[in-house]
Amino acid sequence: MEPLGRQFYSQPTIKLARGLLGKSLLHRSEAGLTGGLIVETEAYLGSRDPASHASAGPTNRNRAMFGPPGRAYIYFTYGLHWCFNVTAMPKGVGEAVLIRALEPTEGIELMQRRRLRNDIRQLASGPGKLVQAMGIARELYGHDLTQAPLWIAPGKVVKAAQIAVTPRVGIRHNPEAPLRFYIKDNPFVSRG
DNA sequence: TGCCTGATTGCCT
DNA sequence: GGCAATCAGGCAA
Repeated sequence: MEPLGRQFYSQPTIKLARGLLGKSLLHRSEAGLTGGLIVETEAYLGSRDPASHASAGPTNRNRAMFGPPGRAYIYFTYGLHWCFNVTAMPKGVGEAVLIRALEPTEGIELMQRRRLRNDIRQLASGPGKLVQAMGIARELYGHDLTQAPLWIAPGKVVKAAQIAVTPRVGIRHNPEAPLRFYIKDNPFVSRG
């Protein structure tokens, strides 16, 4: 499971959101290795996107998005959940791709223990769920995703015809923008 | 300082 | 389908 190189992250955010579908997200922790295929993503377009945390410019919370591409932007929301994003675009441009769902492939037993759920469909079919299942912690904020312990590797090829495009889930501003991407007929996509 | 809202989830009716 | 949990960021005062 060799990491994808930096070059992969040097593409426009929407292309990156599409390109991440089918890739493998892996995390090696003290408890063990977990991983899964990315099956659902959303693009957040910075200053031209009022739904993005980056729309008003850099803050202490969102600073990872304004750094180099291919890093982890992790944020806390609703008082109890964490969400994981892949940063996009060069330094100074605050864009990112939210990872919304995974098809579990590695460390399924460990994910089941972390999630307190046995149903494999309930392990990572949502942005908060996958962070909990993989044990992604705030210490990984800004982590370079081209290396361990948290990295992205080639998974399976996803053809353009297999990708569905819809508006993003659960946002108030710019709700019509077709910036959510997922693999058609994949049972591990979040309900939305 | 105080109030409101949120890129969510899971339990309850 | 309704709604609580629970807190950080943003903005008004």
